[in-house]
Amino acid sequence: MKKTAPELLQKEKKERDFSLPELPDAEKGKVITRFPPEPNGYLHIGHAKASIVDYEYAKMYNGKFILRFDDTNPENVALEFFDVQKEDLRWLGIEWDEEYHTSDHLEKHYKLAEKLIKQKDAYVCVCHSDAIKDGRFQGKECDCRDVSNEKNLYLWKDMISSSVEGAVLRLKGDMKSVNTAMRDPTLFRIIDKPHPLLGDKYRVWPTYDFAGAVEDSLSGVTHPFRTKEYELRDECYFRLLELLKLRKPHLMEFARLSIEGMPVSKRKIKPLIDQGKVSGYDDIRLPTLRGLKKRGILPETIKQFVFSQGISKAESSAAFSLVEAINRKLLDSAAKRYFFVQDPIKLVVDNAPSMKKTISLHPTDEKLGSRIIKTDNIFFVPKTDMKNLNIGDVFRLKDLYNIMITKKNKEINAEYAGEELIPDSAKIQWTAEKVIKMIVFVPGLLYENDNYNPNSLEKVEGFAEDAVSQLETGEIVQFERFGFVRIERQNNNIIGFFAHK
RNA sequence: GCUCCCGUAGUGUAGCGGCCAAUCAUCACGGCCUCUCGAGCCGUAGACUCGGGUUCAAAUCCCGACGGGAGCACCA
Repeated sequence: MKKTAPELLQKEKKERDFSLPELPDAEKGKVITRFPPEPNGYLHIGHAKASIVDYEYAKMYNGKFILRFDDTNPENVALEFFDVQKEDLRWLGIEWDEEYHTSDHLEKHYKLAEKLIKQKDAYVCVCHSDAIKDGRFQGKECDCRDVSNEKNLYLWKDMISSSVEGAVLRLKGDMKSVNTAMRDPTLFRIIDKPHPLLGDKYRVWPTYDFAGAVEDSLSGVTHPFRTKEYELRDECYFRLLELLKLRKPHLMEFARLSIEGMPVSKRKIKPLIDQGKVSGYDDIRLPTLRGLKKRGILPETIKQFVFSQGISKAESSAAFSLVEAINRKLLDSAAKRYFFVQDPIKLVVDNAPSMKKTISLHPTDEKLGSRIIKTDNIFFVPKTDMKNLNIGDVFRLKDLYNIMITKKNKEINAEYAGEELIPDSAKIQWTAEKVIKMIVFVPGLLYENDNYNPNSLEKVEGFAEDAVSQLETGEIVQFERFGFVRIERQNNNIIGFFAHK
C-alpha cells in the first residue's frame, strides 16, 4: 500500500464547511422564513445575524423570505424606522420576497381572539397589573377566569370599542405550571396611543406571544428562528396554535450574537447618546449596522462573521478582532494604498533631486492605478519613526529614495543617499510639502470589563498625501503602516474613520 | 427562589456514540516572502468543566455537581 498509493496514508487536511447546517423537515422550494423586526430603532449586529440566517436559509432551499414588521405596540413603533430598517437590510445585501406589517392583520387577530373566548380558552381580565403579577407569582387564579363566555365576549367587544379601561385578554393556561410563561399570559392589551400607520383606528393590540405565533403560522412560515431568551415561550406558542387549529411551524432558537465591549441594547446605547458620549446610532464604536458601515466594515464581512458564529444555543461574546480579520482580508485586495503621516515632523533633504514619481496604488494589483507625487526637498514623516533613528542612519522614503539623517532638531535634516533599494532598511511613509491635513477617528472598546471607557475614541491628526483629496466619501483605503480607513468628506475637510490595522 | 437553556484551546467555532492521538478561524510565537507595522506562505504552542453511570467503544447518551446565561411584563 505504501508503494502503490502513498497518498491514501497521508492524512487529508479537512476543510471547514462554513455553510449553514441542513434544516429539519425542509424541502427544496417549500421553505419559508421570516425576519420580524420591531420598527423601533436602528438595526445592529444581532439583527444582522437573525436576518442573514433567515434570508440565507430561504435562499438555500429556493424558498421564500418574508420581511414582517412586528408593529403591534404603538408605544414603541416610530414611522421613520420602517424605512431605516429596510435601508439597513439592503445595505447588508438582503432582499425579501414579501413585506408586510403585523398591524395589517389586526382584524384577523380579533377574530381569532374571539374564537378563543368562545372556546373558553381566553378571558378578559380586569385585575390590576400588580394583582396579575402577584397571582402569577403565587400560581393563583383570579375571579375573572370564571366569568361566562357571553360576558367575556361582551367585555372583549367593550375593550375594542373603547369604554373599558385597563382590561387585558388572557390565555386560559395553567396558573400552576412550572413554566411561568404559561400562567395565563396576556394576549391582548389596550394601548391608547396612535399608531404611526393606522392612527387611532385600534386600541387593542396583541402581545408578542399572540401576534408572533399567529403571524408565523398564517403567513406560511415553515422555519421561524428566534433568539434563545424566548425559549420558555415555546410552549405558549404551540398551545395557542393548537387551540386555534393553526399549522405549527418548525420553531427554532439560537443564541444572541454579542461582541465584547460593544453594547447592543437600546437601553445601554440611548443614555450614551443623550449624554453625548457617543455621537449617535452611527457612532463608529457601536455595533449598529450604521456604525459598522461608517467605520468601513463591509456587508460581506458581516455575513461571513455571522456564518462563522453558527447558530448554536451556546452563548458567547466574540472579540471584534474576529470581525476585523475577515474585513482585512476582504479589503486587502481592493483597497488603494496611500501615505498618511501621523504626528508629522518636517524633513528637509539637502541636495534632493526634484522628482515626479509615479507610485502604484496597490502592491500587486496594477488595475487599481497609480498616482504621481511631485517631490522637492521638503517632506513630512512620522515623528515616532524619527525618534528611533539617529544622525548618520540611512532610511528610505518608501517608493522614492534613501536618505541619511544629518541633523535632528525641531525638524529633521537629511541628505540624499541614492535611489537603489538597500535590503532591510526601514521604509517609511511620507508626504511631500503639499499635504492634506486630516483627522482620523480611531475607535476603541466602548466598554472595558463592563465599565464605560471614556477614552474609547482617539483623534489622530496628521498629514495625508495630496492625492487623498481626490477620494470620495465612502471609499476605504489603506494608509500604509497605519491601517484601513474609511474616507468621508465633511464640508471642505476630509476626515477618516479607522476600521482596523 | 423556581424553571429552562448552555458549558470543546486565550477568544470564537466544527464535531453530537467508533473515521477525534478533535475542525477551522483568530490570537501568540518562529521562519519565508514583500519597497507597509498590511496581505500571502510554512511551522510551533494551545481545548472536550468535574464526578459517576450505560456501552466492546463517549467530547458525543444518562444522572449529579459546579460554572455561565435567560425567563418569571399589559416589551419584543
